[in-house]
Amino acid sequence: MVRKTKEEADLTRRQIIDAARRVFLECGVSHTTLEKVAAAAGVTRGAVYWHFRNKTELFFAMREQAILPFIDRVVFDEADEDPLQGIGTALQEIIHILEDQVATRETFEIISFKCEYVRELTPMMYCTDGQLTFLTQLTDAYRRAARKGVLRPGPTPEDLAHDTFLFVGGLIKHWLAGRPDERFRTDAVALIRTHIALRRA
Amino acid sequence: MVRKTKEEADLTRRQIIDAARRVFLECGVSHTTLEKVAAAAGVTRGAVYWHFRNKTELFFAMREQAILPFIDRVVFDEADEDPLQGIGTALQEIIHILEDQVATRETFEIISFKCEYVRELTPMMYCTDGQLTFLTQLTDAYRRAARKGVLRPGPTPEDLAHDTFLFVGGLIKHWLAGRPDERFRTDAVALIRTHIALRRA
DNA sequence: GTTTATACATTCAAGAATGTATGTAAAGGC
DNA sequence: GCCTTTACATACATTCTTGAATGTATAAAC
Repeated sequence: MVRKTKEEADLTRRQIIDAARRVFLECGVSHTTLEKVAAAAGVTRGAVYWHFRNKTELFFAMREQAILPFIDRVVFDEADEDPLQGIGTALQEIIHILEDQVATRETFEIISFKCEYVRELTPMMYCTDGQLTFLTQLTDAYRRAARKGVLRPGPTPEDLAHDTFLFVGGLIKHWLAGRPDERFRTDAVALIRTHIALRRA
Repeated sequence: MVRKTKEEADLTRRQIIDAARRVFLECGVSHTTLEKVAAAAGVTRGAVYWHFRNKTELFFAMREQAILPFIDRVVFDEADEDPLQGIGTALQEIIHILEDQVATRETFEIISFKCEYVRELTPMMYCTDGQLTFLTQLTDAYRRAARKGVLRPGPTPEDLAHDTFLFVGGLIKHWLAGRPDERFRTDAVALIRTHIALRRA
């Protein structure tokens, strides 16, 4: 076998991750064989085992890549003129990411529907750090909105943040599921607008 | 082997389903072997194959049992004095079912976190008929609430129903996940109350 | 009272899937 | 120009898992 350069090896690694995503999506993580992944990537199992210790490590590598877009695209601007509008924009941005980042969308579909949370994956079943951070940022944004007086009286910023957090969880799930009830995908923008409007004074 | 009576055979069948639920929960559906199920039920694989054609059929049998409590416990009274309150009560009842029907809760945990939606299970990934029915009932209840004038102006009953539907989806998921962020379980009642209060005029 | 169908247990053959061990040829350091 | 390491491919041994085939004793039907 021809030994590859570092750059070529890195390309191989990415191709394996891409192939894994395709196979995970079609077969589910459990029924995905490293043989299938290797075949889909155009390499042998030897290559897969060279880059990743096992299927779990490959899974986490795929997952890490998919989270990246959220880190710099879903932001809450502290200096926002209208924090409530800012929350709406952040939620819309989540949907936009799912729309135009194919790899991220597919990975989320795998995480949501094609993966069993047992043994070493059990911790992923709970709120991940990223989700808890999101909840914190939501709460802070609602607090700013409360201080600006744009919220309808009654519920606390914490209450509102939790309600929005659960809404987003449900929205992502149903957006990903898509067919046969496509309305959650086509109407996502309107649903978010309504959700935000309910909070305004 | 001693041939069992019909009643004994039916008991065996239920014991197999109970055992399956335990094993599914611990190992995930994919990594559940009919051998493991048989051992947990105190029978051999022969018994399992007698009652169920394969693992999928066993899975559906388990699922069917778990849905039953919802059919007669989650209801929307059309003659309700305060339909908005009625919606709140229905949502609370969902949580109550999860709290006191162990088998149902465990089955929902399996469906949500210990199962991969591929091949013959793919349809289950989408909104099930039961969920769509629930959405319809929600919408009708909100329409009644609108007619009674108890809703805050702005969003349509359809908008509100969708928002609530997504909220419930997120709530159930996070309620089931539980640890390490238990708040969604302990505060479920309050979260529902807030959610409903946001809608009142 | 005989027959038949039931409710399982046991055994078997065959096919995955995994991890590891080994082979190998070229890249890259000195 | 040699040596070591890299980046894989190939081969192997082992361990599940499954479905089906077969065995069997009794309950139930007549």
